Amino acid sequence: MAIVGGSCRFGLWYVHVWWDGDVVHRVRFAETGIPGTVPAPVLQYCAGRPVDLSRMNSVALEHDSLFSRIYRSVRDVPYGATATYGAIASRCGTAPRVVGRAMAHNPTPLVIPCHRVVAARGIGGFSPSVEIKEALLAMEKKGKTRVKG
DNA sequence: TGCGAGAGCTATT
DNA sequence: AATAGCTCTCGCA
Repeated sequence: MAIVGGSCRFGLWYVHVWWDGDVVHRVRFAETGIPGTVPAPVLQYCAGRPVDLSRMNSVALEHDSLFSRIYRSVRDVPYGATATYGAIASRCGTAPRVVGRAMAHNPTPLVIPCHRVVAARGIGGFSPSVEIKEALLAMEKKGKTRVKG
């Protein structure tokens, strides 16, 4: 199956998604949109519904490197919750900075919810803008509180 | 190739 | 406040 791409809005940003069947190859945030559609769960997620995006597959999980293990641990962080870099690190038997590196190179944000990984003191970083991280966390907090979507 | 420094951090002096 | 710890990447030779 060929890789197809598309985008949808998230607040002031656009979410670009490239996927192939049920495997997500790449997700990124941008200021402009591109033609095409995104997987339904992503669309619902961006609309504020508490969708469990961890059910989608990501290319980041296909290998068995340390990074993949980190991504799997991060993916286990549920909607509306957060974990610290240190917590993920100890779960994978590595150091917090390594988790930071893994997050920085996360090919599929949202599917691998790297925005739910925060610093022990403070929110931590996010690329391309930490505003997105804040917005995502705020949205999830709201979405979790809301009884019905 | 091969070495050194620094990254979306943290716990420990 | 400074530093070591861990893995990966990039720059420079």
